[in-house]
Amino acid sequence: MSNRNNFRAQESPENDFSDQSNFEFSEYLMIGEWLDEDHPTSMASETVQNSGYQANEVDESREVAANLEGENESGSVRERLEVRERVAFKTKSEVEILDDGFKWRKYGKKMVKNSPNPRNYYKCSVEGCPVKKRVERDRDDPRFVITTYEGVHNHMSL
DNA sequence: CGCTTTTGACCAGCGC
DNA sequence: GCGCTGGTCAAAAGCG
Repeated sequence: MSNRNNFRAQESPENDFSDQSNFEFSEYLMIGEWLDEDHPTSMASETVQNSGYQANEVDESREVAANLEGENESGSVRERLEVRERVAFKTKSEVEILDDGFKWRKYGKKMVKNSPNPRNYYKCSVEGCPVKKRVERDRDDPRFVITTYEGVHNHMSL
């Protein structure tokens, strides 16, 4: 973890990736905020491809819930006082491990029903950083990787 | 030796 | 009320 630029392939050339080591942002997408998680049946099958994803501004409306007391009415209710900003990047890459300048720790892998590909869950290794990352391959184009960032970093890069 | 990864199980939310 | 999907945690193993 020495010199990490903005985006670059971390792994060695598993395939012929060495050719396009510079990544082609020609197809990157930025989803500011999802209206809804779609329906369990609709899913994000046609989301990023041709959906109406408004590459608007990144939603900065973070809800700093000041009410982190403890119990609620019924008690045992987990309040999420974290920021909930989601930014999705669709990058054309062979490798899913894109080094963005932060250290991530994988904490889960799951197979989504809409994709034959698994979805990886990463979290920032830095303590206190609520940032989470979700990496998933495109269902239609396996050569595309959809990286979804959630939250903002509490610290400067590293 | 420390830390990341890995896999399965568990839990919560929502739909039906 | 049960089932499904998605998301997170946790214990153990692997690697630097």
